Amino acid sequence: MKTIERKKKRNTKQKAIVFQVVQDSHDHPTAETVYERAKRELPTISLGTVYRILKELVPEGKIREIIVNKQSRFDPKTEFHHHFICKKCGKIEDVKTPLCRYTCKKLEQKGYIIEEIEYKFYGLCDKCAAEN
Amino acid sequence: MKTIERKKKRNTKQKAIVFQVVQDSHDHPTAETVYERAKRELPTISLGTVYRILKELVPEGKIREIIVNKQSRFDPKTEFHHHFICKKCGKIEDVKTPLCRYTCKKLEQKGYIIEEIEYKFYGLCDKCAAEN
DNA sequence: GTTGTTGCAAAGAATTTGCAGTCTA
DNA sequence: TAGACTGCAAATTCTTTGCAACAAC
Repeated sequence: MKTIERKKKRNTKQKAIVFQVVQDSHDHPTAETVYERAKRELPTISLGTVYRILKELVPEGKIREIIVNKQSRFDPKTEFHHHFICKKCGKIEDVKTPLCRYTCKKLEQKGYIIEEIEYKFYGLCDKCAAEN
Repeated sequence: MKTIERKKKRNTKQKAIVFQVVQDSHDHPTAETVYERAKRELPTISLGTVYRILKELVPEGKIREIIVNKQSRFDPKTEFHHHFICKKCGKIEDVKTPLCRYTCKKLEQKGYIIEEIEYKFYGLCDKCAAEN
């Protein structure tokens, strides 16, 4: 057991704006995109700060991080859900899917502890599929 | 429709060795690890070449690529299966799980085409869970 | 006034790429 | 011998980090 040293966080304009930008974004933006949107509110904000704040909001459970093509994207929806990624237009869409209880149970019976589950479906969205 | 220009591939020592290394690896090695193992057979092989060959074997269906922590890893098992990733020791383990037909059907009814499905389970493996 | 935060720029890590020389077919 | 492939090193891309100035509390 190591002592948990907690330093008291401060509220800054930057944190409020980055959080708000993610809240208002339903397109799973990258850090760069969050940065661009945040700049509209606070032109002096820096990309490094955006990265730092995003990286802090995730473990606090305020936003979710999903990784697509080795790149982080951020999602205001923290409840359990999954994603569909269109290989053509790159659109990322939320997907509801039942949890795979059978598989989880089997792993747990082996002594495993499951903390996170991530499903990704890749393919073509309706529009791209129609375009063929 | 664009013409598919195919240039005839050649067989080289490097390709054979990289393929063989992945075939013999059951620990989901990174490109760097494949490189180290390949060097034991062919000390002059370069990392760039390993990357190029791995990137070519994947679409050919000869090996599979899985991405963990934004890093590519390679798997000789090409049949449909998923992965468990231990957050503590980093071990990656194969997981069999039934395909989520219900979710796929729902997406397909919306006009989506599903080409790939990827499930990842994160947590602690039996050993790390026991150590607490 | 402390000390957590920021902006900036430099550093990192993983991967890709241009090129000239090499080797396969 | 044509041109696919390789080794090398430089370039890219995304992300993290060190540091001095700044700003919450």
